[in-house]
Amino acid sequence: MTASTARTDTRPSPRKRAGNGAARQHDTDEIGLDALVGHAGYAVRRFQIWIFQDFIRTLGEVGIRPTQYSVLTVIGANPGLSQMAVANRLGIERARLVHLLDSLEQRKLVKRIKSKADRRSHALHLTAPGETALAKFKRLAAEHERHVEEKIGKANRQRLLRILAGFT
Amino acid sequence: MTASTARTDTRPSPRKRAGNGAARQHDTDEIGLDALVGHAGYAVRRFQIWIFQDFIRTLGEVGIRPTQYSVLTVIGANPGLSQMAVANRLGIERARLVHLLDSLEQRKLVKRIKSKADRRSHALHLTAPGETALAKFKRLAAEHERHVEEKIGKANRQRLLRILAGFT
DNA sequence: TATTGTTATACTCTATAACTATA
DNA sequence: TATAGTTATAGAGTATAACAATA
Repeated sequence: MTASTARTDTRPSPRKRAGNGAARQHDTDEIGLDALVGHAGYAVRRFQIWIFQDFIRTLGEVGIRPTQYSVLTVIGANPGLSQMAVANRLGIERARLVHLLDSLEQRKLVKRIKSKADRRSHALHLTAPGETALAKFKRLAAEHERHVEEKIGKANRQRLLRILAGFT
Repeated sequence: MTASTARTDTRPSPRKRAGNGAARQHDTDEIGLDALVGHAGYAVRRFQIWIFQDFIRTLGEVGIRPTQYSVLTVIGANPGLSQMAVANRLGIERARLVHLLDSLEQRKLVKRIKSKADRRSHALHLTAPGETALAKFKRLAAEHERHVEEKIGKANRQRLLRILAGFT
């Protein structure tokens, strides 16, 4: 369709080829993205990957991933929630939340308490060590957030949050 | 930590409870997110999920997912690329690209041509039907992009693309 | 020795379906 | 009958490691 006039075989480009082997025929940044540029979804996906990688790295020392952090935060701010309520609020499948909570409960950060009002459901609470741990996770998450600021700029981060406020 | 004064058991909230059963103790939008609000990563993740779902829905009639679309677009704009080049450009694992291409090749949209210059590598090209199909995919993708505009506003979409331009 | 494409494994995440115990 | 939590399965997606052919 477009750009059909581009290189049509795999001969290495004129420059490069000298080095000690390993002749790449394109440098990554000389490959056109064509229609991809201009798609919000593509930019957002790449950004999201960057953000999650930084989050995972920054909270690596405490072994907390983004989804686990979101679960702990919601339970911390709303003690007593049922699993269904947490799953709906965060857009997580209830089947998946079961495993997430299994792991958090094994680490003694969260406890499931049988509800007396509705014996089918569990009331979720942070343990005392869970409260302490979450405070630390929040400090590390704030550090991660500063990395985001450094990456895209303070004002842009604010704009982004404003634009996407409807999705939380 | 915060909000420890919130409901601490699972008794249903005062309102609601009337209906014909199904007493939810919290409505989704009355559950606080606390620290999650203010995290760029959370907003971006929710937005990305929304975007991908709309993309998958809008291109559902042709059975093309976001990653497949990005692969076809890059090959269309840069015929003759090797698998490594495509994988690096899009940030996809080369092992994963193998399966993506297997599927696109079975559907006769893409062909792998043995390179004569470097017999280890394959030159990737769209087939003739692949070119035609991609044109249609691009029209549908543009429709999806209009959905994004409707969701966040034309100006905000532009701002977003400008803020995230560095991640493509 | 290093790289390309490939195969294989494992773990995360999403999407379902079905089961149990309750309601 | 419907719902909460659970178990199980299947498919994407990510992250690795290893292998054959080739450089």
